[in-house]
Amino acid sequence: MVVVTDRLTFMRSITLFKGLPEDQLEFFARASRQKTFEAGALIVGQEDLSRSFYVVMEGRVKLYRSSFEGREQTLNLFGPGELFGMCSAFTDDIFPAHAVALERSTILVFSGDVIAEHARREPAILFNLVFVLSHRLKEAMGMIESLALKDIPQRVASFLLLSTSSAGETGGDIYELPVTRRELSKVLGTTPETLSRVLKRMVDEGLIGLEGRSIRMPNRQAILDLADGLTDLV
Amino acid sequence: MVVVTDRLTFMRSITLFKGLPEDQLEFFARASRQKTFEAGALIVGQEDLSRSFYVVMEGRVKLYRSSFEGREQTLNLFGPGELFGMCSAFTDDIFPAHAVALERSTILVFSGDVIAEHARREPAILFNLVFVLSHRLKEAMGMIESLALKDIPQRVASFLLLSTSSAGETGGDIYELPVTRRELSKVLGTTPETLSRVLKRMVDEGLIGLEGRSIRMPNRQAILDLADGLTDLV
DNA sequence: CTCTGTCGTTGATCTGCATCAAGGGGGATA
DNA sequence: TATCCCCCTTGATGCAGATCAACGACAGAG
Repeated sequence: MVVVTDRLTFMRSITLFKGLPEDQLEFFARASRQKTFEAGALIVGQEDLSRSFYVVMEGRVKLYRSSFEGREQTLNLFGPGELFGMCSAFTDDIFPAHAVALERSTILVFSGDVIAEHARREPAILFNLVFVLSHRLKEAMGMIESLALKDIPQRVASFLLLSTSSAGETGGDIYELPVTRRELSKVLGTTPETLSRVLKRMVDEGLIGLEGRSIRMPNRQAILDLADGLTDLV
Repeated sequence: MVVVTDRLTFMRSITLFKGLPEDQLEFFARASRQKTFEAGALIVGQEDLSRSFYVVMEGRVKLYRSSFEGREQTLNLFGPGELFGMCSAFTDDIFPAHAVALERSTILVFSGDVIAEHARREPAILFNLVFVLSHRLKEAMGMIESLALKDIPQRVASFLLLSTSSAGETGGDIYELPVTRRELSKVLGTTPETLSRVLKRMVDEGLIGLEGRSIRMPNRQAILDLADGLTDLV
């Protein structure tokens, strides 16, 4: 019972349930299951049949695709409050990627069927779903543009700008990488070696300062120029 | 009035309005505007403010992003019955790409606000919207995988398989390219030169037969092997 | 019928990045 | 404290594919 209360508090705070009346929240909270995954554990596999979507309560989750030679491309990194798996929750398609926990993570699982059934009478949640899906689609388009039209330095610069704009990182110009560089290289569609070289050049050019996982960005404009292709890295 | 009737007939045939009662269809038909665009005309520009989504009645539409050096990446090709622009119709985000008519095209425009208002009472259309958005998101993921993990021959092979599986092209193993090779190269994330060379090699290997825009695929299995990386093109 | 613009093809060249290889550092485990 | 393992980095090499350039084939316009 305490668990459900916590769950409610959490659910009130996330986008998906924004604007929903309390009784609906309670219904959804009771209809959800809570699961914990160890670091590295598979949450859903590509081509799994999954009629549910997933909300990260604690921890960090990676969505990725892999070629059978072993190369991987990360599609998304999700932290607390973010949800994934919508795009097979309400269709009869298979899950479109692998989802693994990057660290010990607690996940809320919602059955698509239950949500859909309920939404027939109370459509409010559907608007939020459309909203989230729209956002994901736009992100995906940005990723496609990155991979097709940008070189690695541009991708790194864009990534830094995007990561620091969304979060309220206005305080210092310090950004803390959420994952290892190895993982980051998979997000950017490159290798650890190349990422390391590019970061080094950016340091040499004075674009960024590096110290472990924290990146200092004293000159945001220069990074913007690099991202837009106005500048080249020597 | 005749126009609206035609529109109704058309709307009944597409996914977005599947399962909707007749009165809602009529409402939506009357709420839509119909526009015609010449070949090459811009329908919506990237970063435009667009609170609508668009359905292709006739013709062919391309959604793309471009780097400021002039390189282009096509995100989607849409033909009759397909819709685009959902992902900024119900949010206050800008349009995420450029949309141009590849040939003279007739487009139905639906105001997101009007649809949303109506959907509050009759949520049926929201399910279809979620469905379409889910599908687009999955397509986008496939594209990301293609760009990040596959070489050009693999992309060409995958494209051929995908194009011929969805359409009921079971009859002959002939596939008619919907666009010029120039356009196709932008879909695949490459250049006309490279595409030309790859197609030539595929012909030399006996994988496909070429004759103008029609592609004969006598050995589907071989193309599948190439797409999965089991085979290499010499 | 000629002119012009676009399309497709082929050849030559160049380069960004992956790959292979090797070494150093830090955190966990024993 | 020693061992292991993973992370990060740096150097050397190779290659897929972009770019540049040139040409023939059409189609539409005048």
